[in-house]
Amino acid sequence: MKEKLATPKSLKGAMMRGIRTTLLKLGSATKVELSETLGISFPTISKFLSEMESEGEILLAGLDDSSGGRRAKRYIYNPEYMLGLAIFLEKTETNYTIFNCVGESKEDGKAESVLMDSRLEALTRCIEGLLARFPKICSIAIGVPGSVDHGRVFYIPGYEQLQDFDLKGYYEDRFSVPVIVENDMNAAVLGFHHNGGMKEKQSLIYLYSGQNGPGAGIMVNGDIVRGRSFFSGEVSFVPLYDERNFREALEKEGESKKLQMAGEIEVDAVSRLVASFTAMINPHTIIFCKDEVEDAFLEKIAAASAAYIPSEHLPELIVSDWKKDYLFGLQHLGLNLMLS
Amino acid sequence: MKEKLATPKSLKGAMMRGIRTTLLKLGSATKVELSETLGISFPTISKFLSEMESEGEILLAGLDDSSGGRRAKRYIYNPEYMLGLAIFLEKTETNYTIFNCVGESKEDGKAESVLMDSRLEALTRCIEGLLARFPKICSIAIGVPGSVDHGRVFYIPGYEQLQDFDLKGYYEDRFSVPVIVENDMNAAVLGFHHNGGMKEKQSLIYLYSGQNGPGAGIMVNGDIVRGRSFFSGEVSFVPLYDERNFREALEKEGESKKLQMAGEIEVDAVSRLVASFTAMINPHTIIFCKDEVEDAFLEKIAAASAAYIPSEHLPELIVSDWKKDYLFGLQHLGLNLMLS
DNA sequence: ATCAATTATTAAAGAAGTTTAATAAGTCTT
DNA sequence: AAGACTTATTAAACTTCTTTAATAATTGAT
Repeated sequence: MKEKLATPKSLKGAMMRGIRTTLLKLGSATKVELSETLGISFPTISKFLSEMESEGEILLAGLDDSSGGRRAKRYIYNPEYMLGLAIFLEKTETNYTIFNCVGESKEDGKAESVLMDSRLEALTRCIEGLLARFPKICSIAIGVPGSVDHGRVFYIPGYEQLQDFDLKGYYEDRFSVPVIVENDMNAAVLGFHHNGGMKEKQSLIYLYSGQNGPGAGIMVNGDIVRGRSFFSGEVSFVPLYDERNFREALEKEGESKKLQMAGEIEVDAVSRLVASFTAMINPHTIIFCKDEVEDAFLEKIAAASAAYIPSEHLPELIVSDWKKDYLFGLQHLGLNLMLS
Repeated sequence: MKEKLATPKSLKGAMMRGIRTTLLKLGSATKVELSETLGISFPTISKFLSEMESEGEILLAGLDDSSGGRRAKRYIYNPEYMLGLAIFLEKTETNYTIFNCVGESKEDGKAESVLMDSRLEALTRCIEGLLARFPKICSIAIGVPGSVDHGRVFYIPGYEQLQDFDLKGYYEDRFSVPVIVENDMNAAVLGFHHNGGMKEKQSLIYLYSGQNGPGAGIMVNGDIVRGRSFFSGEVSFVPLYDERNFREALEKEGESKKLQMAGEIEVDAVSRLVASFTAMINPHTIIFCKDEVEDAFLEKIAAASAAYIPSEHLPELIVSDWKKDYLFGLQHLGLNLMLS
């Protein structure tokens, strides 16, 4: 029954967070700039800033050119003050990145797939080792190919050792570092959203054709859509034709499930899916994986879907680098955790 | 570039709002109860409460039974302190309700459809008259059968006098009362959501078959979905069959466009739509209009859609009173406006 | 009936951010 | 090079909410 109401106790944390994020967003700032963008009075900014400077969290970058009077001090956030760890677990391998607050990578690495391990020891030891070598790690973001509910891995076919396991709680207790766990496609759509210059509160669909058939990561109004039973984005099941759903339309007998996005059949199926999304949630953008489709394919889709929907309502179609977006999404989640 | 950060200046307003809403939600409360549910200290609650009591906004209901010590004073919100006006413009008529803070109707009324008027004078005079008779009206919520963007009527086929008109701005300037304008289906889905006991952040679809073909009001994670070009919910266009989209599947040659939801053709079309929604956004509930479908129809839909999607992921199917939900949604929007 | 125990309310002290005024540091002009 | 002007920073007074202590009202037991 607790209402979420801004109480002065929580103000300090909010202010620190505000200072951190605006300083990182702007790259550098003077006290006046911070005060104005945050709507907090100059003396308060001053107090927090000097405290954070003495902690080493903030650095003095130098003096501004004068605009007629005393030169203002310009501060930057110390990007090395905190580090984040992003790990993504895939079928065949496990990748990780150590990154600083401006998203620069400090170390990338690859390990045996921990999903093959029947227990979690491989992953645990991997994290343990990294934390020992980089004691400044202040957040861990883990991406998994399965459904996640508040840090608990909910449904992850093929990797039963993680099924119904509270990954977040387990590692937070173990390492005393905040942890966030997210589904791979959700992380990717988040990453794409926050990469492209912060056009707020968009609706996006990230389409992919994975090993287990096609799927989608869905964001509506800037929020990840998980659905009632974590089934959202399972577009395989959309009934597009009299006798076939999306997955059946793409599958050809005898061929591998890995799709080749090229032929007319695929074009029509995907354009119907695009039309369906448009008529239902009218997203801003639909994103395809760079390694799965060609630009020419997108043009065909755009033309074909216009047969179903007036073209002014159709989304922008874009190809993007899935792995980059995924990584960026995990970094973003980790950064959010760190800066709070 | 202004960040939204909790600053002490905005605290007073937030507290008043908190007191109002919890007092209305709980029906009545003591100072301690308010302090605990809001997380605000007792003396602060006390100060605001005595101020609001002297204004007449809050009433003393009496004393609690003693729990062993001094008896606590119990306060209630004065539901008559502020009134709200909800108007919904329909093709053939215009309905309005004056309601108080607990949602009780003070006066219901009906007028000629102002949409038939080539200008807005009929509506303006109607509001003017009501404001004169009920000076306590503190908010106006207007429902329109068209797309709305921040109070501006964006797309309203058939009523060109409202096309691209800033209804909210116009009446706020004219009457100095906060105004909110919302699309009819969006208001209905909002109303349904807030009626059923506040299970937070759900995803809902409100399906209807209006005069201009079927459509839907869509809520995802508790937010209304408007989409890139305000096209969301135009489910007519969903391509469900080889040769027909949803609307075409429902239309029979020579018959009126008003649907009869009964036959097998309709059952299959709607269950395909349900399946599509489930595979895309996996909503908690899909709501049908009570006067458009029978309970038996819902059972058929549930059975038929299970052919497309594993049934554990399917949404709950419900019939509801559209007009009630619509009205309740408008009231909710108006109340939100008043209590801030 | 009176006193101890319990609980609501009020009052005073403390903490934190804002506003306003004062001071320090630098620029530009003559 | 000195003084007037502009701007950043610091200091002090003020507002507001919280915490802690004190007081008032009520109940139950002796």
